[in-house]
Amino acid sequence: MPYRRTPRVEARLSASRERILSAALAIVAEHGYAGCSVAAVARRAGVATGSVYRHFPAKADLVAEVFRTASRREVDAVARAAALEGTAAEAVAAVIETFAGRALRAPRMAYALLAEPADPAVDAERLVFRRAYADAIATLITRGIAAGELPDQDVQVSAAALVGAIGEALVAPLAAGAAAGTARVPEVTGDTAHLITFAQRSIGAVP
Amino acid sequence: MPYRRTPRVEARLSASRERILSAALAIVAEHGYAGCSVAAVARRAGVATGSVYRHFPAKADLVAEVFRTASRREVDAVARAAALEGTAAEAVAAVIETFAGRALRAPRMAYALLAEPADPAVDAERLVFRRAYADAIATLITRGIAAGELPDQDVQVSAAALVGAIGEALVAPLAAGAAAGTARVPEVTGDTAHLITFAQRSIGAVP
DNA sequence: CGAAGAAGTGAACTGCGGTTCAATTCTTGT
DNA sequence: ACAAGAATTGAACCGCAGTTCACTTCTTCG
Repeated sequence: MPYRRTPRVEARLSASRERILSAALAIVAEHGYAGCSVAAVARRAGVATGSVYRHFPAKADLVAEVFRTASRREVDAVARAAALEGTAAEAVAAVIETFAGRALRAPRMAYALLAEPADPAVDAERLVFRRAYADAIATLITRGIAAGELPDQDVQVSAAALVGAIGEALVAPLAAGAAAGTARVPEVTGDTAHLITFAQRSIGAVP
Repeated sequence: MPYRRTPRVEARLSASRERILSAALAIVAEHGYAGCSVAAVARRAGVATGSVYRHFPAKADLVAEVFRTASRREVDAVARAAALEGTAAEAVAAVIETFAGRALRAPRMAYALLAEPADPAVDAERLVFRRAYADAIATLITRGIAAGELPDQDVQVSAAALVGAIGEALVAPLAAGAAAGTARVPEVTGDTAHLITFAQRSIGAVP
């Protein structure tokens, strides 16, 4: 039996997988799912089209994993920002600033994560993603209620509604730009402050 | 010159166009854009595939018009509900109840209008659609501020955020169901009351 | 009625991108 | 070095849905 998968090969395989994954991630960040064909990913990763299928059974699996990687990063950033702050009002502000700041810095990616039409597998992941955001906000609200800073309320509903509010107010304009192709970022920074006020009021926080 | 478009023919043509349009609308309401192929629309309208192209230059134009028809209906219903009520708090409640009621009664359509992946032309219309909702809510908020019921605020931001909040809180579950294929409607009615409270707080209304 | 020409038809075409696979190149252990 | 067998390649394949077009059917009016 003259061939056994040696650690050396194993390493190269997983390195290759990683290169494909980050190539896909880069393409999505730059051009969204629209530009993320298997051929393009392979080219960028420096492998043949067929090789992609050595690592992922189908394109859906590849893009789903790309989405998961990118979204985990975002949710972690927001959750971390929320955890650091003291009062609920401060935490909400931190969440919005973090979210908005990251989205503005990478509008194409923000659009891809939040709204861009894609594979059903991605849609499924998107639900998880939004749920994760909602959970982070729910934690924050629960803490605020326990601390007596916020009135009693349906935490799940408030959290989901806030996720929607933030997404719509900050990202809809970005989405419009991304869909139109131009990468220009409209003036949203001024709106951030207003959105924070809105969000604090919405959960009954007095800043 | 032995052929002139007589009123009779003209009428049949526009009737045919109308049939195609409402066939497409019905399909979208039942199965979303996913089931809305040109062939399916033609079959349902009782015409040949090619005939669709006598009335619409491309499928994108057809679905865009379908979207416009359906969305105008929704926005009108919400705007009407908002206009009838007295205080801003009551108006917001009416908006949410109307929106939620209609969405629950036609979840597949709600998903198609708000989130289902579709042609770029539809995405463009969706922006108009959301803007129209935001305008209706903006009117309501402006009225409330003028009446001294609401604190001063950035009306555009509040309106956009509220649109997002309502959409996310009420329709995300429906979308999940629609995406999964089942037409079952989760228990959202209880959430409606909580969402109304959230919304009233968010614009600074005291119910 | 009959010619002119539009409306209507549906099978065939097309373009696109995911997927496959026979051939080739590498890696391993004797 | 060599055989066994895996990894890699990339051109060909395939399925799908939008679109086209040669042909048929219908309508109009002298």
